[in-house]
Amino acid sequence: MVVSPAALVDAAVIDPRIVRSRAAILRATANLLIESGSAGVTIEGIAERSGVAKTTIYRHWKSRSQLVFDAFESLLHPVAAYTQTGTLRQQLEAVLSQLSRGVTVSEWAPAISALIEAGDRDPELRQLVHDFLFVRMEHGRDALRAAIRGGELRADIDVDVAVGVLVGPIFYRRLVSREPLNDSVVAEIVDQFLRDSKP
Amino acid sequence: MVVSPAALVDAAVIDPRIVRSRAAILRATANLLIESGSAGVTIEGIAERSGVAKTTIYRHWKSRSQLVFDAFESLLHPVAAYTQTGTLRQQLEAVLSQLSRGVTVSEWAPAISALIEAGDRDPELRQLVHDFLFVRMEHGRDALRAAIRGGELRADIDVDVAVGVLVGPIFYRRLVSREPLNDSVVAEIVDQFLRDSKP
DNA sequence: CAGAAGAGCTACGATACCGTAGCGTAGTGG
DNA sequence: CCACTACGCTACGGTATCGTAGCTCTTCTG
Repeated sequence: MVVSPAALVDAAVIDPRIVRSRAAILRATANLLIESGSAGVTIEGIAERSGVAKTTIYRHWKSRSQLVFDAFESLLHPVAAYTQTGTLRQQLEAVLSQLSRGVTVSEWAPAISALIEAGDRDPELRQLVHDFLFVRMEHGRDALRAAIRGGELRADIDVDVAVGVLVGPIFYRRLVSREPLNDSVVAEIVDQFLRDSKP
Repeated sequence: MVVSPAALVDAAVIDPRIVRSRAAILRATANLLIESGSAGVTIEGIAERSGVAKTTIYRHWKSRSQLVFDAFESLLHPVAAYTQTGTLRQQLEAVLSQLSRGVTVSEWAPAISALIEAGDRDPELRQLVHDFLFVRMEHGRDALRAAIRGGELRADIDVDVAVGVLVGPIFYRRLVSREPLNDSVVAEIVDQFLRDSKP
């Protein structure tokens, strides 16, 4: 059942059938999430889509919400490695540009609104989303803090507000106004931010 | 059935029973939307909640999505009247402050994520949300344009990006980071924007 | 290669909704 | 006061999904 503690310690010992099933189930769930949102995910739909029997799904997950959670996680997990080099402007533009691509053309981009909506109701999912974003934002926050220390930015800037000013417009365009989201918009956002925030 | 063209012209002629039923249905639908999101709305749920028979609901709306649409609309419709006076800073702070209250403590605040998620899938709803927001943003846009003409802001500002920079952080905090959203944050956002954007 | 364990398959009973029909009741407006 | 109309109620047949049970078949593992 599920995964024994011993198996967690020695991963090589996991029955490959389990690995296959879990992977197929998660993949199918993620695809359904992307296509139909959180509400469109049904166990029977996953079974059909994945080719895995419904009973097998229940063998591995005891609740639908746990499965949805894990599927979200599998969708989000691959964290891109940032290389933090260049000027502050370059770093910010790189982060924001990557973010805009993430929310528009990435594999999980279609699931963003479902993710946010689900997070609004499910505290567990909320935490997941929060952690996911927090990790990514941390790079940007670091860059800002370093810039403040280095005198590139005014010292009285609230880093959290600054992050909001930088990434907020990205999410706003993706979720609310649905205006195009390209590198020139990103440049304008960074521009506006930097012009202001010098000491 | 529904509402005859004649009745639209002479509103006094509408059978009060119809008015009552429609109001009760819309109210119940809106409440369900707020509580359970778009997917949580079922005809039978509405019937139970409103005290209106299921058959009556079908008499007035031919599809569930139309009803959801109308319910959203009824929820959003009351447009607050802005009084555009004071300095640019005061106007911006007033608009953003009202927006932050709108997305956090208003009656429809709990439905925002559902609204956005539904809009991601249903083009009709997308248009509704877009129009709704566009109308409200128009005040802010006007204020910005006037300020540019009046020389209070740099002339090379992209008004749409500027709107994003101003309201983006609000939505970001509400939907993504879930950080607190109060007037001091609003002030900081406006501050940052204005300090930069002077000619 | 033999025992163990995972997976597939079918078939359930149980819910929850759907959308419609038929019929009696009650509120409305001339 | 009477004809009209909206409404409520009950009862459907139909679909989708749930979560479980029992059994067989396949695939690992040692």
